[in-house]
Amino acid sequence: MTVLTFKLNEHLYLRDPQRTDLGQQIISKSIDMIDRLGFEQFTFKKLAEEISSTEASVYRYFENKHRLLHYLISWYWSWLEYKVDLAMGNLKTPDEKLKACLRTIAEEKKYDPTFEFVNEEALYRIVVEELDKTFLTKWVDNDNKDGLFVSFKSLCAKIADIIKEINPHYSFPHALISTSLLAAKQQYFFSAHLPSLTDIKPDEKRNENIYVFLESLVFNAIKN
Amino acid sequence: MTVLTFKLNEHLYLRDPQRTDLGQQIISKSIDMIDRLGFEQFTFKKLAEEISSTEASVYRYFENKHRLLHYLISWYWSWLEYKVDLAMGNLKTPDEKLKACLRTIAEEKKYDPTFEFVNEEALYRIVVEELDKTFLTKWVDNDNKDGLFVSFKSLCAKIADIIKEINPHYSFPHALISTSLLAAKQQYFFSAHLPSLTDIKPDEKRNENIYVFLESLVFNAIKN
DNA sequence: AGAACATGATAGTATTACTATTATATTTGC
DNA sequence: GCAAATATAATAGTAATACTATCATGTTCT
Repeated sequence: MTVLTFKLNEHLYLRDPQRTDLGQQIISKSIDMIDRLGFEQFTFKKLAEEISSTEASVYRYFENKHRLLHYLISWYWSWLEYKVDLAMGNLKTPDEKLKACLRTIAEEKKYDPTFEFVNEEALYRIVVEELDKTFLTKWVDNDNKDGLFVSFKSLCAKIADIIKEINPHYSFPHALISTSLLAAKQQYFFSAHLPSLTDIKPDEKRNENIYVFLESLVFNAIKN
Repeated sequence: MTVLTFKLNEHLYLRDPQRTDLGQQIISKSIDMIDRLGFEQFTFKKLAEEISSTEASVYRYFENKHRLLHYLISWYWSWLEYKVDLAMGNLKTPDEKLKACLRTIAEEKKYDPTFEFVNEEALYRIVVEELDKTFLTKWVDNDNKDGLFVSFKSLCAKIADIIKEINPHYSFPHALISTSLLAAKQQYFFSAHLPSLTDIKPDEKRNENIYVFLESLVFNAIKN
């Protein structure tokens, strides 16, 4: 069986968690726990208990829980870029490629057995609820210098390039894509918790409808 | 001189801060401090020191600092709806009205002397950096039941109605507006801190460009 | 076998987000 | 003008959090 791992920015961790048993448990269990408890209620102490280790040991892998969140979310964006690449496969036209991207962004996230110790379904819920906490802080500029956002930027740049292919005169390819990436998760969240802020219902067609919304938003914007 | 105050949901506070001197100081100074320190570093203890009062006294006005943040942000949305109403004035066509709304959303926020103890410029920065912390929590559903989001919903519904007037067949008026309201602040933030996620530069034309981006996004979406 | 490294065990600290109590002002109602 | 109600100040206390530090033990690599 093929075992894939993503090469993530070294500032995200102190010791690479993918390389040891304890490290993998930290990733796997922290995804469970942040999903269940929310990021504020999640602590290294609670995590250590659940994996029968100690707080001090966890701190040897991650400087603090914010960096761990950064790590998980960077992992997610790397995974999504990998899925986007698969979805584009050998599609020819940029229109088809862009649609494949948007479909991947909007589609329901399911456990991907290629990556054993990551539960992508739970991880997506973490991205939905906690992503903004990675950049809406007073340390953004430092975190950015450390390269903590490269995974997200890389995905954004890739899709923006496709837009430029379709219409080189459109003025806001990056803004359009960052807006779409964030809108997908926001509308997903609103459909579940603040229904009057969206038109998307939390039913079986939710992800399909998010796709339809994004597709019309993006294509109408760039085709005029 | 006309003195205006907004009637905000009663669950936002324990004692109405607009009615007392201490209450007004709490609002005014907490805006300063959250803007300066960020919400996580801001505490009732530090606030109490700066207004020469005590922690316990602040707790008589607000249950905790999250509710205070809710209060400030609700105040902001009420203010923005008031500005939107002014901007629409006696405009006739829904197209003109919608443009006036988007212009108000995108425009630079300046101190409004109608509301003495609120610094809208600082408050906008708080909305940009901290808004998501009001709803991306494990208590959203309860907070929503308590009516903490009515100000935001009200603004969103008002603008969605205008979209329905323009094109009653467009399927996503609420999603489009909530996306636009959030996109405005996101792109503002990205222009300052994560420039590769946007095409908008942090120059004098920043707010104008955010408007252009939103206008083309919204009008192309609903005119097709 | 010895060095290097990973983990566990334990302890300690400053800060945070509160709650509780009592004393002292200030306002209001009659 | 006085009592009653109310608002605030002053102070103390607590459980939890987010770390840091130290040392012993176990494992692995050469």
